[in-house]
This record gives sequence, structure tokens and C-alpha cells, in this order.
Amino acid sequence: MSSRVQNETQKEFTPDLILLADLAKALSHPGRIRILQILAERQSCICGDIVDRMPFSQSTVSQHLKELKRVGLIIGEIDGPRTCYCLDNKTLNRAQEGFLRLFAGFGCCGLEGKTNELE
Amino acid sequence: MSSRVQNETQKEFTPDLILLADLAKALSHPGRIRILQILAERQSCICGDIVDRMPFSQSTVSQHLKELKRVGLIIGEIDGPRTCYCLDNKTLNRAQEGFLRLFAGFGCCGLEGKTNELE
DNA sequence: ATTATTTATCGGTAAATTGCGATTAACGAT
DNA sequence: ATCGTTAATCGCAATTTACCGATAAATAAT
Repeated sequence: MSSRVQNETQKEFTPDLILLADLAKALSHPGRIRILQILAERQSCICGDIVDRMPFSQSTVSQHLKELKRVGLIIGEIDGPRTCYCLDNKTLNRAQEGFLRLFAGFGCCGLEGKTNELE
Repeated sequence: MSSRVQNETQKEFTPDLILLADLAKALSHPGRIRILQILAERQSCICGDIVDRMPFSQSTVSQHLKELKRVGLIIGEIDGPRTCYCLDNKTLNRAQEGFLRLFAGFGCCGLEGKTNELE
């Protein structure tokens, strides 16, 4: 909040920036984006169902799920021998907000037609 | 063995998805996001000015610039012994569009208070 | 031609990522 | 207890990333 700006040429990265980059990293693999899309279109989020729809092995998918869980984009709930995954809307909201603010800061691109006051 | 019926639906990733992941990858490092922000503040920027504002060596910054150039987020113009970098608004627009569509597809997140539906 | 300046690239190391098969752990059912 | 099923984790190899110092290439000025 009240971060002390002592030098205009601040070289360090703010926690916000680091967080956004971390979220981008989680989205930097087609498989992980795909997983999020699968979870969005289905309410049944059993791990096996995801694996069936991915071109990777079970262990690889599990690793991608772990990465998505790490940044908080998804939540895994153990249900018997299975694990039920679902999107974490709270983190998704923050992520969307972060990206929106980022692009808004670039000033180049309006929302073309949808002129919301982003700020 | 697993007698699961293999879903014949597209396991492959669409070019659009791969492109979006690639853009996310370019944004997955705080330094690279920072570079974009620096370029947004000033209309154009010679490489050295960017280096001065980054906590990395000249060669490292140059490498990040190369990555941003690779995905088309920035353009580098040689100007004498210097190189002048600037944002590529066209790619930025497409990137923003891609992220907007992605998050819209998640359905979870309106624009926080602004409950307009993004088409 | 020499020198200084600027930036891209080379070479190297350390760490992280990606993918897989094999294994383990946890659970339900027999 | 034993047997399947499910999913996380381990171990491993190949690749990529990140960072740096050193060097090269290009230009401007002397």
C-alpha cells in the first residue's frame, strides 16, 4: 500500500508484478490453459476425466494440476480415491484484474467497444 | 487395463491456444513485464535506458528484449549504433483480446462490480 | 585509422521445466 | 486381508530458461 518510493528509478520488482508474472507462468503452457477450460465447461472435475481429454500421461497431467494448484487457480478436493478439481474463482478474478490493469497501463488498447473504466 | 473409452474429441491444442500460451510465457517473467511498462511510459526507448532501469546486466536485458521481440510484443528499430524499442500495439491488442476471451470463457469472473457480459 | 559507444551474440553454468514410466498411498469393494 | 482403481509422487533424461562476463559488430567521432 504505502510503499516508500525513494528513487524514481526503482529497479526492484513489486510483489504485485511478481505475482502477475507467476500467474502468467501458470498460463504459459497450452496444457494448463486447456485444463482450466475443461474445468470451466464441466462441473465434474475428476482428475481422470481431465487426463482422458489431455494428450499427456496421467503423471504429466497431475504435475500440471499441481502447478495450477500452486498459484491458486484451481482447488483440489479429495473425494474417496479420486480428486475433484475445480476453478478457484477468487484467484481467477484477481488474475483477470491483474491482466486487465496491465494491458490498460499499456494505453494502447482500449476494450474496443466495451469502454469500461478500468482503474 | 483401463477400459475407459478414449474420447475422440480434440486432444490437440489449437494454434490459438498455443499462441496464447506463448504470449503468457513472454509475460511470465517480472523483468519482461517491467520492460513493457517502461516502454509504455516513454514513447520509445533506446536499449541503454531500459538497461539502466533494470536490475540485470546488459546482456540479460538484451535477451529479454529478444524474447519480447520474438512473440511480437515489441519492435526494435536500429538507429545508428543504438536500437530503439517500442511496443507493438497490434500484438498487444491481440494479446489482450486473447486473455479477455480466455477469462470470459471461465465464466466465473465478470469485471468485478461491472457485471457487463463480455462477448 | 583509431577510439569510444552501443547492443547483439557467444559460451558457460546453474536451475527449472517437461515429459514419461514406475511406484506408492489411499480408498472402496469383495 | 486382498484386489482393483485412482491419483500423487519419485526418479530420470532431455530440453529450456536465466543469468553473467566476454566478445563481436556496427556506428560516430576524432
